[in-house]
Amino acid sequence: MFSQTVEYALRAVIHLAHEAPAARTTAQIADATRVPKDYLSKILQGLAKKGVVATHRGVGGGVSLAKPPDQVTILDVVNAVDPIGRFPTCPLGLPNHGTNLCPLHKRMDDAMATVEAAFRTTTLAEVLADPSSTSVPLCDGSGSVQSLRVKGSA
Amino acid sequence: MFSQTVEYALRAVIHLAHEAPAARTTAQIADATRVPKDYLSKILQGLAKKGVVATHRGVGGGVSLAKPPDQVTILDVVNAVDPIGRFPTCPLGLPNHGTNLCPLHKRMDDAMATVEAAFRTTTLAEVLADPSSTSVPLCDGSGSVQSLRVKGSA
DNA sequence: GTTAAACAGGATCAATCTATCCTGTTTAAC
DNA sequence: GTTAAACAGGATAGATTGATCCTGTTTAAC
Repeated sequence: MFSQTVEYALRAVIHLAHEAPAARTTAQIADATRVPKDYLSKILQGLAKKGVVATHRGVGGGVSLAKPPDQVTILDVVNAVDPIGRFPTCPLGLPNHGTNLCPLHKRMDDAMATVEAAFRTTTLAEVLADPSSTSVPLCDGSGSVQSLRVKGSA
Repeated sequence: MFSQTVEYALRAVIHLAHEAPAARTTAQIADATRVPKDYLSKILQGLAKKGVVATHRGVGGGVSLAKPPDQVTILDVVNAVDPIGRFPTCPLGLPNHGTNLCPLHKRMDDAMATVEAAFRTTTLAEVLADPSSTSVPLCDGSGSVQSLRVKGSA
């Protein structure tokens, strides 16, 4: 349901939020979050352009959150890399429609709106402060982990 | 957020629900729902294998809903073509985890669960009976429509 | 049983997404 | 100002998705 890019972006910013306000190099983030380094680099570039993260070039540089973790929402991150596509109008493109959606697309739009709302009201700080986990937000922080992919698992 | 295939599949079954229990040819469905005919054919094959629709070959054949519209949910259709991927486990694949999800993936999974629940409790019959629209569920039924695509609209 | 309607499915193709590689530019440290 | 760390970004490749084409098989009608 969410793209791999969204997954990677969220892991990265959560990690950065955990380290905030310090900067980390792309390599460090990639290692900590198990995201392919060069691909992560592109994602971070995108996040930087949207103002979610700040990048610092040169020796001692790296990437840091652009704002404090309690001022960045999950939605900020998701929309920066792969916007939740609401239906501004019926995708069938009817000429005789205004802003009305048919019953089907109304329900799909409602579902997306619900997700959007949940993500809008959740900041990175809240994720970090979640008491349900004893460890850091990316499930770990400890040792070596075998990479494992979950794709469209039924 | 939803794939093009899901969008097409939903349009098709809603159309079939509207015509139920009659069968319609793939060409008729494609025309009514503005879905590429040959691609729709593949989607309907998949829906048939999952038991959502029934196909009838030969002259006078076509595709019909396998069950009454009030016994088919949106989720049935979505999961048949492009399952909503819940997180059975943390995608980072930690060895020291049981079924626990980290705070980040817990929230993503919750969002998907919400959508799943909404789709599970909505039948095709309910979509058809929606009073908010004066016309048939696919926004129309009338005349020629210029094709229009909405992709990841911000 | 011949014909034509209609689905089944293999093959192919373009577009997008994911991932990798390589070179250039910036910049702190010396 | 030379060096090395680190991001910027173009180019490319593989995988998946979306779309099209063509042939085969089924089946009702005659």
